[in-house]
Amino acid sequence: MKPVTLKDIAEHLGISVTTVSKALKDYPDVSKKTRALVKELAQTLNYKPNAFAVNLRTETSNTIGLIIPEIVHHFFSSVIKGIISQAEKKGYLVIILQSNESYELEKKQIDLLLSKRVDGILISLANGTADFKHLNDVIEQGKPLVMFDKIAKLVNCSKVIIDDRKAAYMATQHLIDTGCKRIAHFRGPLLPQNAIDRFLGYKKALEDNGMTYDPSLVYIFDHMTFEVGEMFARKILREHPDVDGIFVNTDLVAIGAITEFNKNGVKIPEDISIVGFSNWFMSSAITPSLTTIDQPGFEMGKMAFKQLFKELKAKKKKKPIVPKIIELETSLVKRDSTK
Amino acid sequence: MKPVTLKDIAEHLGISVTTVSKALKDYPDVSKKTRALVKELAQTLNYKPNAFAVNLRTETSNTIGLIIPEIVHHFFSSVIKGIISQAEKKGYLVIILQSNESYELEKKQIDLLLSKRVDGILISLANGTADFKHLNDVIEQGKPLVMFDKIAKLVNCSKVIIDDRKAAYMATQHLIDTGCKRIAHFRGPLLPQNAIDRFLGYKKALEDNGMTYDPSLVYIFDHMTFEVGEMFARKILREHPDVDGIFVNTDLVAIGAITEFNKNGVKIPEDISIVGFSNWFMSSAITPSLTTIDQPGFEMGKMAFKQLFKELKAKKKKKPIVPKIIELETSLVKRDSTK
DNA sequence: TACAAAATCGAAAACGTTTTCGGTAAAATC
DNA sequence: GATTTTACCGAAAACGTTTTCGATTTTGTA
Repeated sequence: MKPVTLKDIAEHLGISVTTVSKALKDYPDVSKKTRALVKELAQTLNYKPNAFAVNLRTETSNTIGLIIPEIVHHFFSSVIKGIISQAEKKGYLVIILQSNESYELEKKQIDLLLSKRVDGILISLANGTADFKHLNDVIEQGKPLVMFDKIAKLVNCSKVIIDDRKAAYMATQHLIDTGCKRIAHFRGPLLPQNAIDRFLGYKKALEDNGMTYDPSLVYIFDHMTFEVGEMFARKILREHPDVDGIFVNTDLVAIGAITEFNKNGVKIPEDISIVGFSNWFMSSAITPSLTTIDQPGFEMGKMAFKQLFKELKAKKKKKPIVPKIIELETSLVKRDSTK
Repeated sequence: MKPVTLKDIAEHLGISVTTVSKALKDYPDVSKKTRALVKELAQTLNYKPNAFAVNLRTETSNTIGLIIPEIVHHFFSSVIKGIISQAEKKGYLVIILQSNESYELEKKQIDLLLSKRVDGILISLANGTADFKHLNDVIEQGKPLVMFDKIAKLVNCSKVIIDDRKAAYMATQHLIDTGCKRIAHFRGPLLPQNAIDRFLGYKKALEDNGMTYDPSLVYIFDHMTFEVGEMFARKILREHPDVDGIFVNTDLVAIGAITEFNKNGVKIPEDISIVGFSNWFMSSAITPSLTTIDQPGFEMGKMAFKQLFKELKAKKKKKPIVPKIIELETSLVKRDSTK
């Protein structure tokens, strides 16, 4: 009934626990014969090292923590998948927590993960996070920390990101190139760096093309939902009937807008062109299909873990951790919502 | 630099480690005065118990494992969210693994979780899983196991499910009630119980209404994707132009079919009525909006953890675990894809 | 004051592993 | 045959906590 331990094997073989432990780890100071003997018995007894004991002894658990603002979200769940798949390959397990876009929760969860003594932490910040003490705590404890997507530039750790500003510029430029003269922007809340950068890219593109930036054309939402897209579409028709192009912060909202425009007989892209952001798989399914920026979620997850893994290895070898910024490529996916 | 331990506190206060430990846990055999003293010092030194040591000593980690076939999936990510939110409330952490619908992987992952000595396991089976030894291993080790959604009836553990057969019956009956005479069915692979049950519900509804069941109207897919829906829609038009109703195993495929029908000028629901399954949030966004069966993912996750938690508690008290089947209610959500 | 009862504390074992260090026996060298 | 080297093994400490059980002190009772 009880799980078998090193002691059990040792007694069976009439040798010491030490030798058993060493034999299983192929220490050179145990003879090939006893090594074979031990391994065979371990096999037949189905010996599994007690992870708790190993953890205590080695002060590592081969487990990392992952804090994400929202799990039910195509982009983030892709990231999770990327992280888990990569972690599994390297023998790491992933504990997932969801911050619900709340700074308070995020802080508590960092504490929780630290008290559980995970080996490292991956995090995408909540929108509200403006104070970084909890993140610096992680770094001060010498635990590897990697941020991705929603990051804080001021925290000195590795980051995996895309160039939101550049991507937004590309999107807006595409609207301009296809003849749009008055371009609105649906954006996310004020805080997360992504929303800011995408906005700045939008603004820069306008200015570089000699178009005046009109703040009244920028609509800000708190929660990205389908319904917000519908609502903003109605608002645009009412408040700014002259708008002929919209760059939307995220596909889901863009698709909400498209369906609302469809209902009201607004022709896309003839009357209004729309560019989204993310390349959610539904974007190619909707009619008209949505021109958008491809944001590689799975890849981002993979890279985030890879970087964390490097730092975990460095730490094991007592080498210093040098933070690294990894920027993933994005691309414009042209579809039917633009000319 | 080193994290503070019980020993540190004990030395500071000139008392024993035993007393410190007991004070922090409010043992009655340590005076109120020293209890207060210890707690205060623990606070100021920011003492956090070493989880590894606690795990080893208590043989529990307050961590559970979760194996899911696919993370990037609206229903499953909702379930995950339900599980995590509930687990967090009860002080449990969740390690997530993805089986990728592979029996082999699933087996390995069960082993992995057992060797990591999680307190319990939640699982939704891979489509290919037909052998249940790995699951019975978990039960034999005395670890609580709860299956949800994709379950194996033959395994003697708790399960959280919906009545797929009844729900499918309801969906098909609705098509019949609204005048459909020739009803096709798009279904999932042969193995998972859900696909079987939904098919059986479909068939039973036909028979109960005196309609002959025609096997050629049942289309089977391996992977549920948007594209499969498009493809099957084309097939229906070519092979069975007389079909006037379709019950689709899952919303995503149904939406693929709808967009394909839209493109070909097939009127929904006038020419063909469609009922989906899941109540994915996009189902209300598509045009026409999709009539579907509401499948409560978040709720299912919550209930699955709650049941596991009960069993974890029972185990702590050395009480026997009595497997329980929890059936969640589903409902028909009528929208514009049916008359 | 004497004794029993209650309150308070701590020594020590235990959980299972890893790793250091020293010891013995066998092999190699002279 | 004596000495050094090598090969092999094990005792013991350590990781930090929990819990049992006995010891001591204090309080209460007669």
